Amino acid sequence: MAADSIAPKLDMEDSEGAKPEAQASKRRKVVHKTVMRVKMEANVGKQKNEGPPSDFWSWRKYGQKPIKGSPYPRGYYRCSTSKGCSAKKQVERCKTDASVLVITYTSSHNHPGPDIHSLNPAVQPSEADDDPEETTTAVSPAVSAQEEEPEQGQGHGQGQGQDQDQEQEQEQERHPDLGDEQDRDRPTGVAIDQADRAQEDNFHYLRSPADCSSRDLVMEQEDTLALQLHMYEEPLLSCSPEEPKGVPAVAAPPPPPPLEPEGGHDFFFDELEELPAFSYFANLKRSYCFFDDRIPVVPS
DNA sequence: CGGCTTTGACCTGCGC
DNA sequence: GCGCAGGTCAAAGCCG
Repeated sequence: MAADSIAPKLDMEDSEGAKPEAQASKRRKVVHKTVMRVKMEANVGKQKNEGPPSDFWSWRKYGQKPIKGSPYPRGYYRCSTSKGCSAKKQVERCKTDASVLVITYTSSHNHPGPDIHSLNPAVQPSEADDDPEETTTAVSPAVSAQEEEPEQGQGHGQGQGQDQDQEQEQEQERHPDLGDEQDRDRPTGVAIDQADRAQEDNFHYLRSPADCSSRDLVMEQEDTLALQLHMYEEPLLSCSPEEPKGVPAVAAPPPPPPLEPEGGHDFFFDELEELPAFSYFANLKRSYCFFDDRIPVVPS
């Protein structure tokens, strides 16, 4: 019964919904994924109480599976903020570097994030409310992972228009240096900033050494956006569990996840710990190093 | 009482 | 067509 409630829904809707005969229509992973690598202190892994960095959204773990070739299992999380939210994320540890967490965001939130204002008085309501996009699209790490085809960019049926909005936001997020993004959707980052501050102590967000400023590439998005984005073709880390190093990873501006209404209950599985999506932002701003690669899974 | 985590089994997709 | 791996669901148990 629920068998088709998730996977089929997400992949099918996006991939086949728009183009039933799409080349990768059947591809299990046709959807775009936002892969982020987060380096954390070795001790953090065992200190769940330390406060696993979590994003605004509430994630509920719905599965865990050992991955072939990786000594660490992969945890599957779904957004529990909203019942209808299809946002998902996978958390696994780098097989070559246990201190590096690899978070893959898929799907997007179809609901507004938690009230940041309430969570963070420091944040001005004007900012958050001011941005309809933020509230409506609830830009989040997962959001950046729109299910689209990296190829011709034929939009899958899912929210194309929405994607565009998100794209812009993402772009801005990816360019913290620009400072523009902080102006609008960073309210979350600000709020998070405080909360994350404690966490960042343990977590180090690694960013692509190639381009610390911005190395994002939104292939699934519009070419126009791609032009504005920066492509980087560097093997982020030597610990790519399954990422096509040869493939240009798209930087995912880890969106702005809202604050954590629950209080940070996202813990990794035994060994893996969840990362705060929005944390990257805060850290990013802090000049932290973190890798966020948006890897459009392209059927080779 | 409600929500979340954990574990096992099942299903789908891909590669050979 | 078969086998392997990944991904998801469902039930039970635990914690807040």
